[in-house]
Amino acid sequence: MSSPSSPARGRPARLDRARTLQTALDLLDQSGLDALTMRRLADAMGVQAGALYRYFATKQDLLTAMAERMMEGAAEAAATTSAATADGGDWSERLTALARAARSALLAHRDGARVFAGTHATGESVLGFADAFVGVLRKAGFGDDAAARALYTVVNYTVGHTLEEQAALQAQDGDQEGAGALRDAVSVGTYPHLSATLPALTSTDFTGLFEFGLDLIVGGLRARHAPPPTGK
Amino acid sequence: MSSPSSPARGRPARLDRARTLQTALDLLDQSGLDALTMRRLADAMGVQAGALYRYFATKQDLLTAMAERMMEGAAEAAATTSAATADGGDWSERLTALARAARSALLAHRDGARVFAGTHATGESVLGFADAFVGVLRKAGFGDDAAARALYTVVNYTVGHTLEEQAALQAQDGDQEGAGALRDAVSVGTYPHLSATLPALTSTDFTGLFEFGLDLIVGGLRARHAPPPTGK
DNA sequence: ACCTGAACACCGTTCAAGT
DNA sequence: ACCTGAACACCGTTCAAGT
Repeated sequence: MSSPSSPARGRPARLDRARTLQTALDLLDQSGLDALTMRRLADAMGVQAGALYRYFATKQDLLTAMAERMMEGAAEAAATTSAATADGGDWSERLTALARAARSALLAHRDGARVFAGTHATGESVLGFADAFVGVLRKAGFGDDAAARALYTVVNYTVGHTLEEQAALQAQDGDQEGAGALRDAVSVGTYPHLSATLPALTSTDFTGLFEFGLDLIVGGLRARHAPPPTGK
Repeated sequence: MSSPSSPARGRPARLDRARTLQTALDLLDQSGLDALTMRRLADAMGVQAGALYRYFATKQDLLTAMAERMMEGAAEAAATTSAATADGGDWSERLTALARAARSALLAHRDGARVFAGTHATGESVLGFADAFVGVLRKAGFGDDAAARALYTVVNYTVGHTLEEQAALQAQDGDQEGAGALRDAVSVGTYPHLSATLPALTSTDFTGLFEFGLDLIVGGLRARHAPPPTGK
C-alpha cells in the first residue's frame, strides 16, 4: 500500500505489477510454462531477476496473479449473464454458458489450465465467477450445499478436461504424437473395448468431448432438481 | 531389451528399475513432488545422480512409470469387478466403484494426482482400468462414442477433484490455511451467494464432495441410457 | 556393465551496494 | 525508491573415465 505504487517520485520505474503481469502472460503464450522463469521474464523486461521480487514476493505469487487475470474473461461473462437474464432464463443454459466461459478463459493462454491448477487464486474474477455460478443454482431452487458442491464439480471437471486438452495440443506439435502413443499402446496388449472405441478415444474434437461431460453433469443436476420456490 | 536387465554378469547392480521406482515413490510420500529430484533420489539409493539415467532416460520417464504404478490398485479393482460380476450387476454401481478406485489410487501417494496429471501413462494398469470402464458401459448398451467420452469425463473429473483435494490437504498442514484464505477473500468483497454457502464451500468432506460430482455424472449417464440389447 | 566425477547450462531467491 | 551485481543453494542431463 506504499512502496511500489502511489506517487511518481524519483525516476519512473521500469517495472510495475501490471506491466510485469502482462509480459509474463506474453512469455507464457510464446514459450509455455516450463520456459517461464523469473530470469527470462526479467530479461524480457530489461531488468535483473532480483528486481522482480519488489513486485511479487515469489514466483508462486506471480503465477497466482496470472491465474486470476486469466479468469477476467470468465468473470465478465458471468456478470453479463447475470445482469442480462436477471432471475429469468433457464438455469441449466446459464450454467452451461458459465462452464464454457471458464474453459475458454483457460484455453486463451498456453498452459492456462496448468497455471490455474497450480495456484489458489481468490481474487475478484475468480470469486465473481464463483458467486455468479452459485447464484444461478440457488435462484433455481437448489440448496446451499448442492450449489456449492456443483460449483466444485464443474470447476474441477473443467480444469481436469482442459489440462488434458492443452497437453494433447502440445503433444501434437512437439514432443510425440499423443493419440499415436495411445494407439500403439492399445495395439500391444489385448484391450477389446479400447480397440473397439479407438476412434472415439483418439478423437481431437475436444469441444465435443467437453460438452459431453458438461451435459452429463448438468443432466445429473436436472435429475435432482426441485422446482424453484413459487412467487418472489 | 539388453543392457540394464538380463543375466547377472559382473557385480550385482546397486540400481534397477523396480528398486528405483519404489524408492522414488517412498521419497514422494515422505517429501512431496517438489522435493523429488534426481539428485535426492540418487542420494537415497547411495549413488550419483547420473547413474539413474541408465534406467530412466529422463525424469519425465520416471514420473510416467510412477503414475503407471500408482494405477495398479485401480486396475486390480477393475479386473476383480469385471470378473466377479461378469455381465451382471448394475452398470452404474460398477462405474461408481471404478471411479472410487481411481481416486483411491491417486490418494494413496502424496501428490499422486499431480504426478498422474503431469504424465501420459499408457501401460497395463492404466489401459486395463480404461478397458474395464469402457467395457461396463458398452455391455450396458451405450454406444462406442458415449462409452469413450464417459471414460474421459470421469477420469478428468477425478483427476481435477483429487488435484484440489491433495492441494487442500497440504495447505492445511503447512503453507497457509486453504479454507481460511477463501473465507477471508469472500469477506473482503461482496459475494452474497458465496457468503451464504461458505460452510459448504470450505467443507473438508472431500469424499462427500467427490461422491456428489460422481453422482451427477452417473445420473447424467442414466438419463441418456438406452436399455441394453436383449438376449445374448 | 555399471557407476563416478565433473562439468554444462541453467533455476528461485536474497541482499548489500549503488544511483 | 528502484535496480544492479553477485552470491547461495540448488536443478536436469551428459559423458569421458575408471573399475
